[in-house]
Amino acid sequence: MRIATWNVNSIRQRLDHAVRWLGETRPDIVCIQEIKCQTEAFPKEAFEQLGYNVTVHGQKGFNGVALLSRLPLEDVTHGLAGDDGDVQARFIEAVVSVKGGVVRVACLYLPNGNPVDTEKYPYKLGFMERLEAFAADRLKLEEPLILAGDFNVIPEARDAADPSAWVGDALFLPRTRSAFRSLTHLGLTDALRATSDAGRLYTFWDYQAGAWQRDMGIRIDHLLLSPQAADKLIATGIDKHVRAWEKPSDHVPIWADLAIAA
DNA sequence: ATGACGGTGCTCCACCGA
Repeated sequence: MRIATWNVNSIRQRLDHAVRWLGETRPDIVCIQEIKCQTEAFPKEAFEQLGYNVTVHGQKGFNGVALLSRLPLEDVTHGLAGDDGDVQARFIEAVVSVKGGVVRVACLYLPNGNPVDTEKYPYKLGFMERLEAFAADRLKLEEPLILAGDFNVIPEARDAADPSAWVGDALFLPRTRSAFRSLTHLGLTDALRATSDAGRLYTFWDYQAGAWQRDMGIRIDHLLLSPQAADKLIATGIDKHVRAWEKPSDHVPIWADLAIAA
């Protein structure tokens, strides 16, 4: 089973890319972030024609997430528990039944948090606290669980081409990275780092200042695995070639292959 | 030091993102 995550930066602008990429890699489960449309405006049929079951949690203009799966999606929940006042569409949880059990997936779009001297940063930290509470609860189930998405966190200095450029940024502040470590220390495995010590592994390159051409990237899209999922981890990859396509998203897909029969 | 790029919508500017 291959599970992938991709921040598409508008699904309507990126539909051709999404269809092309799905045709290339045929992942079993796909977490999509920043669809930037309302649920009804999501081009669901295009993905259903490719054999996917689709659930969409959209909102007007910004944010928005979607989850695609070749196997039926069960127990779908839209929104992250812990703040009834949070109206931003950033989270979907679902379960997929596989031979001998289930796979539980959370598709998430963690808040950016900039500028840090505004209410945006406390919102980010609050979301991370709620995510940690969610993960702690679900880990009790002892299931294969994957938290996949755009975390908007640069975990370590080696995850940025130029770490000095990110000092003071909400993606890299010590408090942000501490919150991310607190999450992983529950017992979640960063799938990419579990399979590679290579340098220059990035998932985002800014549109501006020739960041892609100069490979000035950052690694902020992650797949975090419960022990039961990590035990099945075979390989990971970053599909960075899609960043060179015409009119690309500023993020690229990343994926993990798990030894679980789909 | 700033803006750069690209997306959305109550669109020809403002706001958001990273």
